[in-house]
Amino acid sequence: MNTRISSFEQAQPESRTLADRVCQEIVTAIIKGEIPPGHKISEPELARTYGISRGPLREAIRRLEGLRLVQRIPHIGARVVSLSSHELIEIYHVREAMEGMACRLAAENMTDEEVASLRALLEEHEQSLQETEGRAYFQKEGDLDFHYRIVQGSKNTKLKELLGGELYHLVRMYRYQFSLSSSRPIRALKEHHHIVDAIEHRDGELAEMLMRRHISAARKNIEKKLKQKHELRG
Amino acid sequence: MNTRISSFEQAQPESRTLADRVCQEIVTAIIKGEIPPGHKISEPELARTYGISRGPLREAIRRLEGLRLVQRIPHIGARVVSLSSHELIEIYHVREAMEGMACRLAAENMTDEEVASLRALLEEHEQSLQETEGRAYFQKEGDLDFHYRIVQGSKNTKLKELLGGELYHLVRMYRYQFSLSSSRPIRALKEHHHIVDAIEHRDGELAEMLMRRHISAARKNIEKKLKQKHELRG
DNA sequence: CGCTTTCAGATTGTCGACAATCTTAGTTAA
DNA sequence: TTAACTAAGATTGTCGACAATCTGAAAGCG
Repeated sequence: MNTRISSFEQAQPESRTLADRVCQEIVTAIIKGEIPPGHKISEPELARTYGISRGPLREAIRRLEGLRLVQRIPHIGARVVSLSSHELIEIYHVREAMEGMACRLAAENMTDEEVASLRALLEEHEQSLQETEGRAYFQKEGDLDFHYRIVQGSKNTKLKELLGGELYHLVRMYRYQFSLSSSRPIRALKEHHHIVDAIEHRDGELAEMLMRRHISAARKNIEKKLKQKHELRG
Repeated sequence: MNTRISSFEQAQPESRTLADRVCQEIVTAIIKGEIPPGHKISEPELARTYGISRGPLREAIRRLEGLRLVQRIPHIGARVVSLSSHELIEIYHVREAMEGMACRLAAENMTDEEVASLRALLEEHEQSLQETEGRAYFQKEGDLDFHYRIVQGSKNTKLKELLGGELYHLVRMYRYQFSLSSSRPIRALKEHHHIVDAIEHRDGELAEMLMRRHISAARKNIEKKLKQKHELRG
């Protein structure tokens, strides 16, 4: 089993405050679907569950609200967001614009070491893909890890905040919820390699175009799957 | 005096909770510079100032953190963010990509009524520009109001959240901080009109291009001014 | 004289209790 | 039978107090 730490669960040994730690735990629980979408978040219940008081818990919920993972209505309570397929497509449109830009910047600003490390990540993916026949690692967080690194490589603080902060959490959540993760891992991995090629050649324009196409293709793939699912029901 | 309500101070008659109300007040105070950038936010002090307990205040601060208006460090406290000119430029780069996209979507999705209302807004600006010789209204919130409406017109939920939620607050703050608001109001207004023209013709591609150019021009203008300011000192 | 250590003061983190509000089940009247 | 009203229960919002942690200045040592 590959025990590499995903870029998302930032390896902070232990968050310094209860609220932070519990917030992390709830984020994970929501993303993995342990707290299902639309579910009411009860403060007393969660407080008992995590063995803390309502004070820190409320702060954690406020943070979840900031991450757009829950919606809060005064005097009524908080609910886990439930992504409509429409919103999911919207997210991919936004990603297309923003990550396209991030990729262009990454081609200009990443250090040679970072590019090499990125290539190494892809080789890891490749191996994991062969070993598990494209089921386990890559489909879950690996793909997003790649995109995450590109965004970090852009060196644009705001871009990193916006994409890394809230959009990616939502994408991660959807992957568990709809459980239709990238069903084209080999194709996607090839596209990843081409993107790194462009970055290596410091060709920002090409890198941006390839990334936009890559995300666009992923979106179309999702739209197709959603349509299939819908037809299956109707 | 024009008493039209800016799109930003959403006309909620009265926020339902103390935390929400105080949060709004602090946002305004930060944006207007009454609490200067880098200033330490003392919980007991602010609690006394607004006449509330520390509980709601802490929740308000958490929300400010979500809006990226303050940075918090555990056990140390919260500080108002201070935008470096570098970060300001970064924001404009992000806006270029995101608002360009928003503008294209707006051309496709705005209703005829919304477009007409947008044009009316510009005529209001024009009048205000003539009356005050381009000092008061337009320079402050008017410009952002225009952009805000375009973003809303995109009908893309995530885009609205990202741009309206945190980026615009930062831009508003910077306008007060650097106090070098758009010094090219006549030019900018003309560009606004051209953008609305493209939207009226439902020409998304052109609308996107014009918006990108518009923001790019604004950025270059800022860069020039920052350089002047820097030379003046050094 | 400069550096580290220590200790008081202040600040942030956490908790339990009370007040305000919402939900819901039951009752009553048309 | 259906609809609206009422009241009990639960939940959220707010508060003040205590514990954990940090800050800054004074004291001690090299």
